[in-house]
Amino acid sequence: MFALLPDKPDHIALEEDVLAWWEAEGIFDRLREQTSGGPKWSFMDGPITANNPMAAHHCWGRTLKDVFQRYKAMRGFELRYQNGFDCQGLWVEVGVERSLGLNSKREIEEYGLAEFNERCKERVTEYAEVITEQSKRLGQWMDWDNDYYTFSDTNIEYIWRFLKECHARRWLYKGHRSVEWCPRCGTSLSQHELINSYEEMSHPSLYVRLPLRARKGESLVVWTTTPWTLPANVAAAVKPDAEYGLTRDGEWWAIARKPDGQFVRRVQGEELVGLEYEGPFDELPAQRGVVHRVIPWDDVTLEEGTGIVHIAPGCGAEDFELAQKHDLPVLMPINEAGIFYADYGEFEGRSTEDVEKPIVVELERRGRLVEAGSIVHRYPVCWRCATPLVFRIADDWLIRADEIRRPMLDANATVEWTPSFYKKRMDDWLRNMDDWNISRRRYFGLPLPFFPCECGTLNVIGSLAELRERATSGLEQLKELHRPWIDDVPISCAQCGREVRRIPEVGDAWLDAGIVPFSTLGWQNEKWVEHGYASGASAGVSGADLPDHAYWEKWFPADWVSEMREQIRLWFYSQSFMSVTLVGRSPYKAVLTYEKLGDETGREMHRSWGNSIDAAEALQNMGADVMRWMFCEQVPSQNLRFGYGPAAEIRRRLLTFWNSVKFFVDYANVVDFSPTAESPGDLQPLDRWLLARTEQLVAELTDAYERFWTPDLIRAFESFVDDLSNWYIRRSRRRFWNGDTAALWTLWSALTQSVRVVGPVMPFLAEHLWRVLRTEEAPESVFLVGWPEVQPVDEQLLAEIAEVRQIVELGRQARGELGLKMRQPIRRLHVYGARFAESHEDELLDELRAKELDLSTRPLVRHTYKPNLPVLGPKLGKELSAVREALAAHDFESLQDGRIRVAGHELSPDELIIDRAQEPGWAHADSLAVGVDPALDDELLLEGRVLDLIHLVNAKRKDAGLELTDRIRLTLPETEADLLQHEQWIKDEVLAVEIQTDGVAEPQITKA
RNA sequence: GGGCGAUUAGCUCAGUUGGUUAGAGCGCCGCUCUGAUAAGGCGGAGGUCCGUGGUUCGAGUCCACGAUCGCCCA
Repeated sequence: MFALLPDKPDHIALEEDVLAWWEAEGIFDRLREQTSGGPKWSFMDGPITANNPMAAHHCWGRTLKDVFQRYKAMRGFELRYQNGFDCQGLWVEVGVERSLGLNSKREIEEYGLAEFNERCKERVTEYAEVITEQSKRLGQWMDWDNDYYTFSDTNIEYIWRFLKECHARRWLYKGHRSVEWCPRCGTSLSQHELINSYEEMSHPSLYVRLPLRARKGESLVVWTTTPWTLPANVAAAVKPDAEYGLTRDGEWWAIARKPDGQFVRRVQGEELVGLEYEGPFDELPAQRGVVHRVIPWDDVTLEEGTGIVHIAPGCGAEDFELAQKHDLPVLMPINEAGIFYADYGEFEGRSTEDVEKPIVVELERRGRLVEAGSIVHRYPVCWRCATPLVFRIADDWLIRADEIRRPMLDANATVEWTPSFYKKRMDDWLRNMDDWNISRRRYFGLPLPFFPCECGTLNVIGSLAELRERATSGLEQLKELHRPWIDDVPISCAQCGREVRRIPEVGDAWLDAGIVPFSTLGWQNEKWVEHGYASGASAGVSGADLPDHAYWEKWFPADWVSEMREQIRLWFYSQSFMSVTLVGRSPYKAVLTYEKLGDETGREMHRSWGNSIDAAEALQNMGADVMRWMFCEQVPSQNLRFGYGPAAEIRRRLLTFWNSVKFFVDYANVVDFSPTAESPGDLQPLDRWLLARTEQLVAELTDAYERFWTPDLIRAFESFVDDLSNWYIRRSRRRFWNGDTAALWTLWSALTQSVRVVGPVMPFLAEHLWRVLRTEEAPESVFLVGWPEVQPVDEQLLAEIAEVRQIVELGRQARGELGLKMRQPIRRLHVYGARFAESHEDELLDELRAKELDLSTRPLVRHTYKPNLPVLGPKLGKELSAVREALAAHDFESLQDGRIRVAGHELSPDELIIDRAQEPGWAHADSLAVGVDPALDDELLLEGRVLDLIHLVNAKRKDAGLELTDRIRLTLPETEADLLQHEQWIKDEVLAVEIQTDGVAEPQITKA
């Protein structure tokens, strides 16, 4: 007996059952045992930041990862299944700061770095657990006890080693430059952190007068939206080849900015260069000795402002570059927290925003303000805490990118990207990448192993062993490679022997993630160390080993990685950078990327907009299989619209498949059918067709999996379910009622095969149905069965049934046109131009309720020819249009064997397509035409009435709630007595034991 | 300013190497079928395949230019 299925699946309950069963039976472990020793397939998981529960978009990526891991495992590949957590850096720090109510670096330092470090680790551990549970619920199979945590000492050591290598190549340097800076976080941000971080905001818009020293009554007018930079002004820039004019009020503007202005004098910008002017705040101590002058700058814009640009080299990147070029003084007005320094007079101790008002007031008082307004524009904010960024001059540690650029491009050329155009995106990023700013002035992160000495030597430590060897003190308190402990381990300088201390900066978190193809796989590690990766902060949190170099050789590079598109400038970039540096090749062979996830209407999801759906909520409400289906159906290069509406639609579509299995179970149980490995032997053509169709499904899905293209999986599967349900099962219903073993076996075989190949997409439903359908001898889990072999498909058989289905469709069309409903039998069905109709006569007659099949009647007195374009196009070229016109005008001559002569060419039948104009009662497609005979005789009309009666009575049976096997007595109106000519037929169809004809108004039934 | 994508039915989207009448799902209207299926089938309304040129016997598909949107970089 097969377990009975309810009318529709309760996805949530079913999934939880399957999860519990997998757990209890150790199915995943058994899969790993089974595939152990198989050919390897190397997947490298990009670490997820363990700082929050999962959002819906994480489920997209994790679904794709799981789909292809399951597929490869079913094919017998050995996999690693190592999940990764990203554990250090600003994400985690900011999360902890918020939970502790800390809001500045000073407060963190007061709280204590050691304590802060503990809180960060606690937060990571907490959310790693949450993410793990959610991932399991999604159906993701990973080796959850052996996750890699990037804050492990081992990971840090591998990064140190990479940095040492960079130093050996002379790529490491300390940059002194203008950088975008978050005053709240107190650190600079690097190039890849500045993307997608612009917000609309309102700022002051000031036009300020700067009097020229040598020209009484004349002033430059500059425009700024950052008043706080005015106290640091040292120069004004003009465009040398632009025209400037002096107004009657004594103001210099670019003519282009005042097109209607009246000017008393006009000059080229270059004539203004070198003039000295009074700065806006010359009396500030910081401004002492500064000579303000006009400098030339080709990039001055004439699109906005006044055409004269205020230059403050301490507050802007371009300003700083100009300062280098023109040897201008650099005034840096604000400290790390964005607060004005002491020599800025009344502004001292205030923030950049707090000084806006006093600056305006002061300029006004001095008569320097031309105009004050406000402007709404896009302005960069910190990607983590949304604080508006400012520019500061800062010392950052950078890795030069120029030498690695070409090798990285070469490495990318070896990578197979899906969708393919992302390869160009990666190239584009690589061609444009700046030097990598790796330092952050923060606390919980990779400690950069840089120990600069006053003798000029930069000591870079490459390992813990080296640190131990060179440390002069502090080793006894070094519990892990993190601040504050690492800060108390000075070393001796390799050059001069002086004691030197580590710089306080920590590293960019993308170093942590980028190194994992080396650190987790044991690159150049001599001896395998059990739990060796779970060192330092991750000791006790994970069980991950540090493998040996042979293991790295086996698993590097990854055969496949998959992350969202942003990772091009993040993880795909950082691990490629590190890998090309260390071993000269790409760390991955193939990449699948996907876009963004929005709500049902395409808007971004935001908690504050109320349209956000997090992972937990989605898993609980739509279920994992439905979500996975949605992700797989999506073309990954397009944004996904995620929501309950689409989920409900998917649920309904899955119902057809569910019901197909339920149908099988119901009828198989009636006759106590038990499947055998071999077919029962007396298969009908339709059975062989379904088996071929199933083989085709296996081939199509296998191909789609191999191409990492999930939309094709869904399309192929849904098309199969349509054929299965709406053709095979519907056509075979009577056989199932009769317990036909061949039909039951065929359906069982198709269902079990399809459940197998769709398993990676919807593992829960597939597993559940497999457990219902499987034989005693078969493996308990669908994931332990392996992958069906792709067989050659019987194309001829598929083509035959495709034609039959088309004839039926056309037949229905023709009937509809004549208003002949399906319950009215017809005498004759005409089919013309079919290749296989003859051998499917019974099927066609039954399906279209006709008595005779006629294959000879031509539908038209005259039919027309059309050229077979793919054949004739290349053959005739320009001549084709003449042939076409002649055919359309019926200007041709018929020859022997169906050949015709037209426009000077003799054409054979295969170069032509016979086209038929529509004729009432006929429907056609290409060269196939189907017609129905509209003439109805008494016999046909009577049969039609019998069918109506059967339909009516069966509807009544259903209404009365009768069982399928209940017998009835039927009473007909006397006027219907003639139907008794078909008494036995009616009795059989409605399970009547007796039919009476009384004077009742309409048919009545009673249970016998 | 440069680059990468997208633009197809009311909505969401497919559309293989260029080929004859451009499709699906959802929604709407009418009809129909039903002894698994709140299902299925048939028909209808609804398309300037973003626009303009070009290549070609033939362009939703290839090329150029332009428009709009998104993304990446200046």
